[in-house]
Amino acid sequence: MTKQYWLFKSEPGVFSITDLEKSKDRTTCWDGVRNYQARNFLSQKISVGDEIFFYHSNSDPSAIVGIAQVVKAGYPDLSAFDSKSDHFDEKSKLDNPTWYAVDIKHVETFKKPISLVDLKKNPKLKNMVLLQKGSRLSVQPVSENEWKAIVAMK
DNA sequence: GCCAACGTTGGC
DNA sequence: GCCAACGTTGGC
Repeated sequence: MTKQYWLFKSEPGVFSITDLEKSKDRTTCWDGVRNYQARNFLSQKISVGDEIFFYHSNSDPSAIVGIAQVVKAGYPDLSAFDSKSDHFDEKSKLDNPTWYAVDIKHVETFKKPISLVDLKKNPKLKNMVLLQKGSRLSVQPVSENEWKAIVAMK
């Protein structure tokens, strides 16, 4: 299967790309996603080796700040089973998990983030999921052409 | 802080 | 199955 591309959103006050760089092995478990469309990507579509744009949402400016890669494909999100977790979901059962996670590893932090404003100015990106009105999906696909166009903006 | 857009819940 | 109410996301 050919490599696929994704964009993961995170609020930098919750988990930033700097936090990812500082993590053990520069790797973290991407858990806590509680949206079914995003879940389907995590559980079925995302493969080891796929590349990810790391996006800071609710930020100043909101921007793509770097790249990560998938090092472990979809597996049950354990935080859903932890009653002390903010992401606990009593409806998710161990033998039939509702939610999934992947592991991602830091690849690169951009010297200069690519801001949402700049992304909107690029005509090649006008169909990008991130730029659609009302788009809130926190795990979303990026086409190969979109990936190349954004990397060219570095 | 505001608010538009979206997803989920639950009554009927 | 419809839809109003509610909670959340995230740009501004």
